[in-house]
Amino acid sequence: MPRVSRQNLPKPATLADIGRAVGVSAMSASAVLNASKTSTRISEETRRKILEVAARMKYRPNAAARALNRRKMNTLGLAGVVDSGGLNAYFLEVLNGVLEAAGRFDQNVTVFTLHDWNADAGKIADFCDGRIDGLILVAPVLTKPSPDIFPKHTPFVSLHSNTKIPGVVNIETNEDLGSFEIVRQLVQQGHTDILHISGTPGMLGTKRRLAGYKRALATLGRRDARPMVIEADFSYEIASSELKAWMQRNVGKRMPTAIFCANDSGALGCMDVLAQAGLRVPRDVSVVGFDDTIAARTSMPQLTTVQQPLKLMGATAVELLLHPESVKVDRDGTIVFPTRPVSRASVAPPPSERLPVPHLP
Amino acid sequence: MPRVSRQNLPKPATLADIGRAVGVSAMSASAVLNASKTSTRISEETRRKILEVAARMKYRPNAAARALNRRKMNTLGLAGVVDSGGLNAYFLEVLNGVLEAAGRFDQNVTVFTLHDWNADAGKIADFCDGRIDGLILVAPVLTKPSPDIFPKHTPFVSLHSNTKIPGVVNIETNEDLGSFEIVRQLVQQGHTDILHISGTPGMLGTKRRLAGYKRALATLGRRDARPMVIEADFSYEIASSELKAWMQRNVGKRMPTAIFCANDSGALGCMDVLAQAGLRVPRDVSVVGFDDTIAARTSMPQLTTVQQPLKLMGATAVELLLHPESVKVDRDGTIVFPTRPVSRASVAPPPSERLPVPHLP
DNA sequence: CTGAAAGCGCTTACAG
DNA sequence: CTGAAAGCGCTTACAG
Repeated sequence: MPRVSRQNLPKPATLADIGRAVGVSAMSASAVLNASKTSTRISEETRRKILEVAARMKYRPNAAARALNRRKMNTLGLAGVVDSGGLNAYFLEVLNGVLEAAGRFDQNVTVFTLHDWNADAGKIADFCDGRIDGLILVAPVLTKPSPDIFPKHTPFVSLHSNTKIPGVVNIETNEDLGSFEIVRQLVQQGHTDILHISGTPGMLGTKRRLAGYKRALATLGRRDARPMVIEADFSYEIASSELKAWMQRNVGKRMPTAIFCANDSGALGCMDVLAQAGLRVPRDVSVVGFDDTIAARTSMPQLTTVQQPLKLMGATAVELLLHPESVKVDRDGTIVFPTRPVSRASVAPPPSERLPVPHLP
Repeated sequence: MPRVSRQNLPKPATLADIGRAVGVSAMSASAVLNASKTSTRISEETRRKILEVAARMKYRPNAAARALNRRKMNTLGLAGVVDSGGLNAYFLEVLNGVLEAAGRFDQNVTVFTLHDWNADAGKIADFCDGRIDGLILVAPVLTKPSPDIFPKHTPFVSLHSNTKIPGVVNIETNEDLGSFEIVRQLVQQGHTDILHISGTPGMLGTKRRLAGYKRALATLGRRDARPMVIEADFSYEIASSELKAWMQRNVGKRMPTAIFCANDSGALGCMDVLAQAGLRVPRDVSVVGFDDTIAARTSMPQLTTVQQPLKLMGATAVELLLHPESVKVDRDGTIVFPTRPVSRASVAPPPSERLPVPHLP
């Protein structure tokens, strides 16, 4: 384990150094510099001198020493998995919320990465060795979350956890309802053949988004409104390749009038395939995503999607770790945030004539 | 400054606890558990017992105590500015490179945010209180980088620094050349009227990208190829509003055949305006960005742009902090990475007939 | 008003 | 083969 080389780096000043320079004890320096109650009992004179010398020596209390003494690092951990591309836009949103809230409470944030929740579950306990005061798990997928994984001495919160982790509050969203509402909008605009490109099989989010879609069709759709689902995995690549394959298998049959994708990336992948097929969005086919990542706002056309308050969720996770009493948690140990349909330019009424599935180049 | 409440949290086991349980000293436990040289001199019997008890008690060496003793946190800092939206995609790319490399060396990464480099410069020193072993400054804009800001006891590296910081290696890219090359491609495809939407005034990147653009036109363009520059600020919003305003002022005049934007976000903003104006990209107007963020790959059409190896740059910053001797630094204290033009779908030869600037709705 | 002592949990010499 | 001591830099009682 290599280290930052500090051979030639000068040592920072300590309380003892300051005490020595002023001709006073380290504790007096500590009292003054911490503005602790004790410091009022220190003469104005020494007080001034200590402050002055500390400033001159650029004194800063050593974080490790302080942490050891106070048993508190003033640091929160944020753990997520990296795929091939690293942490994604979803994580970035959460991170931004976490940083904002942590900053308000003067807490640092350290980011931990795992490659696979189940395989690397053991690492979680490793992080809880005093370097953080609490850990936020971002979208953990723990098949069998044994309590052994979670040291008792560190508080945890999860965001969008895939399974209930005993003793850990989970912050999630009403994905089912968001999905229902966005599909309802499609139905109300006259869409009848709404294709769903689903997320990674087995994931809770996949199930919930699918459930909302099915419920909307069952409740609101016309008699013949049957769910049509293509299984994908939340990625741009698979969404586009699966849609492409589906279209190739169904050339000449009825083209869906709208596609509801389980997330934004997938929706963008679909838009790419539709463009290749010479279909215009939204005029020929409407496309809807889920998540409202930045990409949804910068795509052409801008994407109609379902927003999840990811920043707020990240900030709430921080509050839950720092001030558990100030956050209302549901009886079942979850906090559920609302989702919000966001209408942009990728949805229009269905074309008056049903189009056939075109050939792809 | 509120703290994580740990009233009811059990205390983790210490070396003393293990020693006590085994009936041996804390140092023996330390020796065994660190597999230090000394541990060979410990009997197989005690060794086994210590290991067993440590496992049972789920012992992990306390990070703060270790850091205090070793004067090393095994943590690197990454500091960047947040705009209204928080950290952006550029930062995320860098973060991913940093995390990857830090992971290889068993180092943690803590993320620090500033709102303004100059106003918050004092915070930099605050971060150097032992909680990190080195700090990476992401795109710092320090007008007058006083050495006081940078404590001597912490090593620094900067990425894309806007000004030379004395004693701090800066990792940058050949933006000028990247800009030159991408504009050369446009010229070689026959583009004559190439508009440049520039970045934030005063920024080094803005100047370099502008310089490459001008150089390409001067060197390769036809006689009448005059630079046309609209000042913007690297944001989607301003790029689009400025282009819109420019077009409104120039309705009926010659429309540029290509737009070279100082970054991807701006290019996406331009594509939005062009679509509103009924112009097709790339058939009517070609659009080029800079950075190759994720958005460049998910836009419609996908964006031709200039790639910077941001992840590699982040990873290099880590190596520079941990193994300065292993990284080659130029004489002037910089490391310059190459940029790479990436051809996608947003560029085509210019239309055969020059188009007029259309009315905008 | 100020200082000596003890302790946070670990490690590194140094004894035996 | 194993332990007692000292120290990393800070803070919190406790004395005076």
